[in-house]
Amino acid sequence: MEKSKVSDILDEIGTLLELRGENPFKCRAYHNAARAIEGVTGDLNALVTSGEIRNVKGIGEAIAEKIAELLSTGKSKYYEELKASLPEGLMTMLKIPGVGPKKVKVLYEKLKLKSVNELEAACKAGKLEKLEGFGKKTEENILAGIEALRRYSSKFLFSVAEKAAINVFEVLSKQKGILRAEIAGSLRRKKEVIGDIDIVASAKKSAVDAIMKMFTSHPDVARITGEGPTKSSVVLNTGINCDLRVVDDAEFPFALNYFTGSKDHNVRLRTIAKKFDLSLNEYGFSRTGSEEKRGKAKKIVACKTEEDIYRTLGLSYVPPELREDFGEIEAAEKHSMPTLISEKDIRGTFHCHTSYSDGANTLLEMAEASQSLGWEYLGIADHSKIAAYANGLTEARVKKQQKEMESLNQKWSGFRIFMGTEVDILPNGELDFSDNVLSTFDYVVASVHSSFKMTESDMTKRIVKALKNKYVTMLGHPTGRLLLQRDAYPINQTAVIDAASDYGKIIEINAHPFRLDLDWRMCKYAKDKGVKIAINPDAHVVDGLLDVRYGVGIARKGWLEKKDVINTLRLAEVKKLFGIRIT
DNA sequence: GCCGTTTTCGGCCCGACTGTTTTCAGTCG
Repeated sequence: MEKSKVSDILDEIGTLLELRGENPFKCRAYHNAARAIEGVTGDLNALVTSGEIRNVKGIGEAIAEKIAELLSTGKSKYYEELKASLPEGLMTMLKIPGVGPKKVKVLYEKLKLKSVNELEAACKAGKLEKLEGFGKKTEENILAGIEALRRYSSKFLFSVAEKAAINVFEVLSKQKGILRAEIAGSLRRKKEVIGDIDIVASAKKSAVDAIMKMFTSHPDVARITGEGPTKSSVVLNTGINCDLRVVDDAEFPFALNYFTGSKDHNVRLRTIAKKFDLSLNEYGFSRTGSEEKRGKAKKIVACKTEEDIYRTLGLSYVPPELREDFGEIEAAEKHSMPTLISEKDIRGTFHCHTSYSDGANTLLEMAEASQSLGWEYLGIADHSKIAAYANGLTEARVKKQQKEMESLNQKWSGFRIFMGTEVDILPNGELDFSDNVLSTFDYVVASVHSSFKMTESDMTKRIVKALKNKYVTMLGHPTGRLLLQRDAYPINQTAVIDAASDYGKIIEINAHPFRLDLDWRMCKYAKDKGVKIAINPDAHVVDGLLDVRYGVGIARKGWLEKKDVINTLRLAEVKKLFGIRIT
């Protein structure tokens, strides 16, 4: 059993105990243990066998036994019994924003509600307001929460969908008879959230049957929803729909282009094609125009690659990440496509957490992971003291962490840890550390993590006040555009970017889909104002560092070039930017 | 259920908001 699976089960035990109203500290012990396991490096099996697992903080005798049982038998009797004691639907009810274990427990015990559907009906019938501690407003909030849950339940985070897609794709692309294969759709466009996975392949006719068979019998497939000679559809174990289309190799670039989308981008391409008397679809170009013209050039225009398609239409090649009809067609017509940043351009990052606060990995592990990515630096910005939920650092712990950073920095040449902090912007715009403390950091990220429901004007004032502080280097997740997040707050982005420009501050763009802040229009505004932008991978774990890829996708949609994004700067340039003496 | 020790059991992260109450419980980050 995988480490993450063990961690998931421990976490679920904690939640099940909460639903049963057990000792809250016991519940928390399971949640803590789940986090501890997630953060363990190395082989879990070996740790359990050697008994070293007991040295992991948060793992005691009872939980260690359960982990050992999970690893050796794949099951846990305790977990199974706990799960069987409650209806499955209760866990889904917990996903509704504003609904926690205590409420679910009451709803189950008093109203016998066992599922989201039953809860919805009860709300509509006004049954909840009769319960103690519930009211009309609670019903309204729950109904709105259910709607939000339904809207997003069929969506998956990029990183989740990508992992699922790669598992299938790797096996598929090695299949005999495959000529070309690509992951298409919103995944190829690096959208923040993904609806389903589209794979396009070309193959020899004789091999198609075997390829389809291989696809539908892949171990990750939970259910087959369609199987034909050109298209098969499955639902993967993760719950994501996955389509495979197999076409003739001559059709491949057209199919890839068509199924990559976006729909709006494709509509624009087809409109342009018409000007050339061409018709474009997922199979190829064909001549339209007069009978005479068709007679002369009956043959369709052959294209070997997507680049050929764009060239035929008189356009520069448009990278998938820009295909949203956000102005990329116009740029391609003028052959003025910007030089966008790529993963290779990233030299480091500035907003990572470690196990000092709520990160899963130690400072050393994070630093080593960055070096293995070929980066020149890593900026650590753990939470400040008021963020107790995230184990924010007190002044004393800041000192300790900085000491560790200094000693690590002495070990390496050509790589540097930047000592930062993610300091909370308090409701009144003051910061959670004194200027004295702030002055000890290489740079300071200032973020809002509380009191989200201020008016736009008050929130903007709060943030602008924080930006004025001379020790603040950048504004952390300036949340204005909301996606799936709960900790969203209203700000006047234009005013905040103006302030950033006035005070020479950096603005973050989040690679984290729950905190997607600046859309491409705001990026453009920031760029025009000369405000530098940092990609924030919001990395709490080593794996999370890799999410920078996906930050690159977002940066691309923001039309950001290398020079606009500070994560692409060389070490010496960053030192200069932060005002650190170059030694 | 875990931790840390004062080795046998008490304490376990905090602040704000919301909706319910009329002083507080539940939820969230």
